[in-house]
Amino acid sequence: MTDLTGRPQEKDENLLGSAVLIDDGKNTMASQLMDRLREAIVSGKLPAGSKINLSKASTLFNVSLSPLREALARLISDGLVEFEDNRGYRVAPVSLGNLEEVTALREQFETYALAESIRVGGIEWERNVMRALHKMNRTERDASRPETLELWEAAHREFHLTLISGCGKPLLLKFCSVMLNLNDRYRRTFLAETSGDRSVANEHSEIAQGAVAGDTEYACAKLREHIHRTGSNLRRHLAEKNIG
Amino acid sequence: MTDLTGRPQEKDENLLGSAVLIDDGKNTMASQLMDRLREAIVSGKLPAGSKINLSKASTLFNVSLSPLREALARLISDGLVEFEDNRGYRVAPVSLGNLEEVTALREQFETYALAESIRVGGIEWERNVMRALHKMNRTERDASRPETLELWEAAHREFHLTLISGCGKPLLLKFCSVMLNLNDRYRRTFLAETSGDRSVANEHSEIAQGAVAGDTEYACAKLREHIHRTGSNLRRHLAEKNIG
DNA sequence: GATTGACAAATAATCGATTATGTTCATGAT
DNA sequence: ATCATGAACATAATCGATTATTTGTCAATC
Repeated sequence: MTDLTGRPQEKDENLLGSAVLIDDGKNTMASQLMDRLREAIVSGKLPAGSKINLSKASTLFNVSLSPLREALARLISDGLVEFEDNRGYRVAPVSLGNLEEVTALREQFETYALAESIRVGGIEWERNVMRALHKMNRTERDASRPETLELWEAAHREFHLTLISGCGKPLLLKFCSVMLNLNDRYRRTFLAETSGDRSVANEHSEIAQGAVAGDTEYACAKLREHIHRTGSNLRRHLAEKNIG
Repeated sequence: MTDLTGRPQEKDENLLGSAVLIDDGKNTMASQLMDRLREAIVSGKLPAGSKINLSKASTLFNVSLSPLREALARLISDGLVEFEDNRGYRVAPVSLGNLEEVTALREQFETYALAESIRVGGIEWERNVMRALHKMNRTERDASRPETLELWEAAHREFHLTLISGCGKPLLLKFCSVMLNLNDRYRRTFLAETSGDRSVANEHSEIAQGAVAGDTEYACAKLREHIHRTGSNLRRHLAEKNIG
């Protein structure tokens, strides 16, 4: 993406990523912080339920308090952060009950969103689904190499979101994205060691096939099973670690 | 509620409300602002889609920028405010499409939450439902007196939230609350002049009766109809005012 | 007439310092 | 021992000022 505008180039004080920043509209401290914090929470680097000390966090991330507070405030929307007056912010806790709710709501919301996507999604959506499926299938998941896990997680999340992206309901998509984040945190925290035991790849294929074939019944049933199994799986691991 | 703690009394610089502040944990500028802004948006005093000028707002509310920004950031969770980097905050816009999504999701979410409430709600929940119903029925709705409209809106919102409050799913309740806020904004903006035309009171009674009687099928069907009718009603009014 | 570029004004974003609140812990009374 | 008290500390909340970005304006150019 060559710059033809003549506008001043990106500041080179940025140490991360590519030399030419893609302008995805995330150029403020608060927004970058929000992304970094989200990743830190979903990946489990920031422990569930832990208090977020503002001054420590501000020195850690090398920003002042204002954008930090703002980033945290916005993360409440994602269900990843909780707040209490005069007591500050904390990472949203995990619990068996919460996992069960997340699973139940995913079954409810995502199957609905998938049905709607099949109904009104169109050809462009179908292409995106197959592309996302293919990309995920090509992404190897090797428990001994954490970077592959992260890549797989990203592709997996992308697949599930693409699957329902045709529904034409932005609010619903946002809710599903929130649930998916919460769900992924459970997986990345409690299932990091395992390498896709069940034939997950096959399940995803079945769902995608059914979706692009327009078979609502089949695709939704498969998706529901998939989500349900994932939930049961995670619940077992939580129970083993005595998480109530 | 007499003060026996010996802690310093509330500062008397507070000009609003009762002399003895009820400690509901909303004692910071940001939290109070959040409540005031939410009310201003839901009631339509802040026009949908309008930009929120930070410095003007800060002088209007007589606070500094930091708590204002934080309050707005938190209001994103409620779906009432949108944000874009370097372009600030704006009141979430209204549209026919958004109204239709809100209606559809209310049908989907609230009926599910009601079914769950009936399943696991218990006696305490049933009592709360009947109490909320009774309170709303006693609240007169007179289009010529705006203060009665506001009271009715509060009681109505309370009824719908109480109806689903037994479901044991905090995230679902939050989503429903968000949808209800968005829905109420449509009503208060586009239906302020009317006085509960349909036999709304009767509809609410039927839903509540069915709920406490444990008749899931009946209660959910009635609730769905109720939400659907409200949506159609609003859609007509939006169309009349040429809101796309 | 439309487009571009430079400048000025408006507004958003961030910082550093200050104030208010909560927490901890030692002390003394019941 | 248990509870209450109140300093000393840690941390959250807020402010005022500064910096960065966008938006509006207008002249110059094609």
